[in-house]
Amino acid sequence: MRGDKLTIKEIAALAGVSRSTVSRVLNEHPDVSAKTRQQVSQVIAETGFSPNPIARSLSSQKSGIIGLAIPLTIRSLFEDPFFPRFIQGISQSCNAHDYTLSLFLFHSQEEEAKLYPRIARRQLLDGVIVAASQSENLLVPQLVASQIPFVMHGRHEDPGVSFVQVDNVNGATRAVTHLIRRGCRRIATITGRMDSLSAVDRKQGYLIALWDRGYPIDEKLIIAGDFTEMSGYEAMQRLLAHKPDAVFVASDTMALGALRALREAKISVPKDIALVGFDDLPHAATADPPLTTVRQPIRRAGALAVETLIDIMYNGLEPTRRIIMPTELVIRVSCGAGQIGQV
Amino acid sequence: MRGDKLTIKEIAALAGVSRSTVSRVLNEHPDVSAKTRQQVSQVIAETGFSPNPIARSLSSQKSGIIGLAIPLTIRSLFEDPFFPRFIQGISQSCNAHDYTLSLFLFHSQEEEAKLYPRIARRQLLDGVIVAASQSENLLVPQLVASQIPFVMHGRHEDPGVSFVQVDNVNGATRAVTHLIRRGCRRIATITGRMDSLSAVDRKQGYLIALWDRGYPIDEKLIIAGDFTEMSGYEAMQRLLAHKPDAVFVASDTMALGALRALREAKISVPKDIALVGFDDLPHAATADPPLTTVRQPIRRAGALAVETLIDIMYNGLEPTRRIIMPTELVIRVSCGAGQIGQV
DNA sequence: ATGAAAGCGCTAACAT
DNA sequence: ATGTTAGCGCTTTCAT
Repeated sequence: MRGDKLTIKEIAALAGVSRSTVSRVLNEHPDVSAKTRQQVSQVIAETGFSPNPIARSLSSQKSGIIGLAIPLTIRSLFEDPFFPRFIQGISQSCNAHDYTLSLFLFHSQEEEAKLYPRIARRQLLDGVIVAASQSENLLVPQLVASQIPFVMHGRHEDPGVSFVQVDNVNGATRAVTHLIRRGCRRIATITGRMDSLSAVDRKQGYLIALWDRGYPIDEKLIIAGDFTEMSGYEAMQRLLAHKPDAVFVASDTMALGALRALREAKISVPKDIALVGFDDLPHAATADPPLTTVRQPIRRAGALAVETLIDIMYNGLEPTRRIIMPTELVIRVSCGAGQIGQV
Repeated sequence: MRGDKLTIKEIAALAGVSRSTVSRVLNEHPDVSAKTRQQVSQVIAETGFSPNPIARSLSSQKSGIIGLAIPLTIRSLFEDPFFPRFIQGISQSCNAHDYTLSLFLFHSQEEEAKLYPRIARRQLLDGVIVAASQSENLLVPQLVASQIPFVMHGRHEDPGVSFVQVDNVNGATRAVTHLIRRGCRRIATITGRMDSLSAVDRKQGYLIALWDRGYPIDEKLIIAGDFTEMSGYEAMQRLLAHKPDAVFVASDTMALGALRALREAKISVPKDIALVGFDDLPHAATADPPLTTVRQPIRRAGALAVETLIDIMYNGLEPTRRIIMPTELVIRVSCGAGQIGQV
């Protein structure tokens, strides 16, 4: 019953067939008679045998392992509930498709320099998912050069790079448009770091909403944070001097910081200032007041990244897959709510 | 320059030596003359060759891969900033020791049933780190049976199981003792789920502190949460009826929920009720009021789990390693502060 | 439909 | 100190 040290050879002997036949049964190859298949399957079941994945990989030139690479600059995200959910989506999809997930985090440039080549070399990994960070990523060129299947989470300029992305621009535009419809006139924004494409896109969405309505852009009402709670807090404090009547904050975590600053300054939300966040993390609903926010399908994006990667692994790098997922505006109290309805 | 499709054979030919010699250089085997070593190294550097990890694994019977298994019931933890940090610690240590990390999350019992045997079979993984969840874990017996090196994060009853753990009992005792010293008399606690050993231990620590001072135990002042913010909120609401003057909450996330309930009830912290959390997550410092809490070395625990595992892989399963890490009481405002000093 | 045999790329005795 | 050789456990032609 202990299938540990068994090999395909023993199974073959026990079932009275050749090793090739056992292999065929294992791989659900059609050219096996029903009778033989049944015999072999029985032995496999009885012994609890399972083929050695390493040997299988060497022979088939496929490891069954997908890598998830999270470059250095994303680190701050790792303090955010965003990341666990993303990984959950990826993991779940890997399990469903019988892939093993390997996680590569980088804590220094030395680690990046050392590990990037290993990841890019198509030896251990069948494919890679890369969490987008700075545009001038060092990993992507190596991935491209090695021809290994990979997808980015977050958009990428390079026309040959496939990605799965949430529609940050549109999500932001809808959030700000909602504020405009509710009558806000001086709408500020707290952005993420501009080396993050989603931060850039959310800011872009903010600008588009204002342009569309012919609102003036006031640079003083645009302040950069870095996606941490503290940066949201500080940005809000600075914003106060310019008397905004609404703020679109590029992440819920920063919005929580902004809320804290407003609470300290005894400014009422949404009466004095309306607030909208981005992400719809669990904390958004329980914030005081509950946070209106742009929900993005985080887990789903992770799962879709895996599915897209598998598609590429099976069907080739071309054409470039560029998947953009919709967001949803979740209206709660902090925007001065009252259901105008989903925008 | 493209080292991708190169094998040890080509390198041997280019360097004018045998494959074994190349292998020896690769593995830093001493029996190679300085001259030969230099020649071979040169070729390796010039070609950018790196050995195929799969082939190496098959031959050496070592994969260089460590698995991190996170059973089903821990899922709620994944909503917590706890987990990312733990994984960071693990990843960093894996990188430092040249191990690849594979992540196994389970989203259903079917997945567990399917994947546990694969994890336990010592084929793909050289060792496993298991995040403790329920005591009656299904994975551990399989791990024990297969003789694969593994460590738990969190204590385990089985005398043969190695683990790395934070001293939850002592951390809780110190927190509650601090409240007692500050003059609190009706000290309540919001616990985690009792199928979590750390929740059990933190409750135990609470009880010990009261016993030590001869304080009575009032069952009404002990309410179970489940480590979510919402459960802290609800537990606090129920606690209000019994007029506690202090609450020891078994996690910062739940403490944030408790704070929310108190804010809604217009009860002042720490004036009317003192509060102490556990974890020292980033949100604790920025809570309103800043949360006194028991800091646990999460990243360090992850790193230590890896180091302990590697120790076991090299030196054998015996003796059982049982590592207990100290906590630190971080005094802020919510406990009615004023530095009495670190307790 | 099944078996025989040749690898996959490396490591590790064993021999010299 | 270096080379020769036999695997590691599986997949996959190529025969039959």
